[in-house]
Amino acid sequence: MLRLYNTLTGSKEPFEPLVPGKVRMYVCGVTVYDYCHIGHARSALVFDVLRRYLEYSGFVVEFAKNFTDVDDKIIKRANEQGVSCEHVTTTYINAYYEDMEKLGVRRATLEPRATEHIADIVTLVDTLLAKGMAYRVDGDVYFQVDRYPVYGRLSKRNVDDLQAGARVDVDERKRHPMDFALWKGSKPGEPSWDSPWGPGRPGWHIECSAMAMRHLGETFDIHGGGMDLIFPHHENEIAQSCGATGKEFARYWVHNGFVQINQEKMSKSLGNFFTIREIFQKSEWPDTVTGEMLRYFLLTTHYRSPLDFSDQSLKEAKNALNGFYDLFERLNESAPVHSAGDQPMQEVMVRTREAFVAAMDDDLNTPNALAALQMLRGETNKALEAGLSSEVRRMVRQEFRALGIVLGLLQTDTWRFKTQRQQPSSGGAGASTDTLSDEDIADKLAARLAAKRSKNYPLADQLRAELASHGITIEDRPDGTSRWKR
RNA sequence: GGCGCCGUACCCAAGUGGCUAAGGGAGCAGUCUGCAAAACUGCGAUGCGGCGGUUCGAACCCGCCCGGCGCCUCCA
Repeated sequence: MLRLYNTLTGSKEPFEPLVPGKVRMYVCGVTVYDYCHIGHARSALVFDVLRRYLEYSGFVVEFAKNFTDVDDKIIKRANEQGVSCEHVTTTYINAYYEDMEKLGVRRATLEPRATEHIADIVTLVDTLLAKGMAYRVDGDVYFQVDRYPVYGRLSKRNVDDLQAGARVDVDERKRHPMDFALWKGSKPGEPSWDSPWGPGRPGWHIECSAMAMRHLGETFDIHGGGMDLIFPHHENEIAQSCGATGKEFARYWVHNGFVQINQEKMSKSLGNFFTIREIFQKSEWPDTVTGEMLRYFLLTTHYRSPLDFSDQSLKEAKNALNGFYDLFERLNESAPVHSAGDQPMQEVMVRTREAFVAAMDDDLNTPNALAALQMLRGETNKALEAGLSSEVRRMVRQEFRALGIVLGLLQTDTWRFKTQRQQPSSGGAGASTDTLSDEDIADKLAARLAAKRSKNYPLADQLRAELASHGITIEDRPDGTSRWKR
């Protein structure tokens, strides 16, 4: 059974959905005013894997991930560029889809946008006003924190600590410094919607409450997002949602750790962030390979730990992945009907699956899950030395595929990862600009095979060197023929 | 000031009270190979930031210290 670390209780808890067999999950998506960076990739990936694993475990998953498409930063960006807010949000929503597709992040089953839920938001704010948990100031509406006595239970803070530590200028109109905006009266030129309190737009937190309740109900199972959302965003969501309904909002709160650069948080203010598309552009590998490298890398660390991004770690992920694809290529080759290594593999596959499931059940321990796959790789290689039948080869490959899909890995068929990109856009002077076609390679391999048969090894080595200069590596099979990879 | 996290081999990274401290990457040696690649085998922390303490027993629990980081403000 899956155990998940719940931020609300501070411990790993057995996961049981409210409705048996069905999981309702809401994850805070992105504010669409800029391209996504690796931190966004990690968050998206973590919840993508959680969703995949829940489905693997037999649950039907209703997964909502929102787009925040009305916000100060969007307005600012639109003004800077002299375009409409719609233009900004459309641009970056499309970019988001492109980036996520390259990462193999599946789309959520529901992808609500704040601007499509203004009516729900207005209703929710109205409820809070009617219950005396919110108050109006000019055209704004604020949530009154001291009307929700357990405020701070998610982030383990108490209101007094927050007050003492507050470093921001406090809006004098608020009754309490921690009160937060549910509805903001709009200034001229800003997007606005009519409301009982005059034209305005929703505050940041209210949209998630309104959309989650609309699509998943007043109480649902899992609410996720980055660590930084614990306070104030999720804390405020809890206050306003529970305040309005009197019921629990989300039952399990799941938060992923940050991506860092040189031990420091990646952030725009430090200027040390990498966008997802930047990484794909700089990569010397095709998008499918780069996507899998990135995915593998992001899963080598447990989701709640900080993770340091670097070119080297990405390269290590690539090398680790090579071992799997080298193996798959060999599994693909024809073999006898019965072989000596067949028998032990059945048991190994069972053990692998048990280890994999145990790892994932333990709060999504993907590093251990990957270790299970590595164990299967090693055992398969050993069995291959003894000989494996075609049937068992097929079964083993299928096992890698079945477990790999939970992590979104090991689904590709080609060992050589298709065609190498000609030149990274970061382009060093020494980068090779020419690429050999598959036909050229086949010709040279044939010539080399002929040379080997006639024991003309100097020529054979010369042909190998030529291919090597184009980044092609050759592996000779025992029968004298060869396979190759880029 | 408040709340919280981290420090495990050359690098990355599991493990959080009890078999020989997972796994990957890199490295070295060997087997195989015309050479290579891949694979396989072996080597690699008597020790888990430091010092105390609890315990029959601690990387794991407690205390102090050192070092690094996060949140408290928009932020995945």
